[in-house]
Amino acid sequence: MPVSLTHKNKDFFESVFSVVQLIPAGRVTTYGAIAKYLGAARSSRMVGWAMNTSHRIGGIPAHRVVNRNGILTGKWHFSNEKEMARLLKAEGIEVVNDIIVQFSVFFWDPSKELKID
DNA sequence: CTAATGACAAACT
DNA sequence: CAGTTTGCCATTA
Repeated sequence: MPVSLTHKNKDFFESVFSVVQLIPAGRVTTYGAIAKYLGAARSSRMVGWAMNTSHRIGGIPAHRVVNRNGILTGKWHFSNEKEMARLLKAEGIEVVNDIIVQFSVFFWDPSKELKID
């Protein structure tokens, strides 16, 4: 097993992974947005925590998840610092000084796009 | 069980 | 307006 997520109750992480995987290419979202979508608006930190574990598992486009400022806060958790920005640029997202340009334009809110319906 | 930490966010100074 | 502090919740020590 990749990580000792928790003896039980890993749904939170799975949900986060699912949402992150649902992020369309060329779009980004925030930890708070994901947390809010999961109903844990105050657990934005846990989303980041989930990302930390997700990068070990792989298959999670964690580079599409940034903080509310559109800053690549988690760039240091990737292979190298430039990796995250590079991936975003590869998807057509402008990244300058580790910050996403026109973040509001690329922002993809799961609670708004996926909606709970 | 208590304390400290963390890829955040909102509030306060 | 920028920097600092508190809140939140789960994980680790």
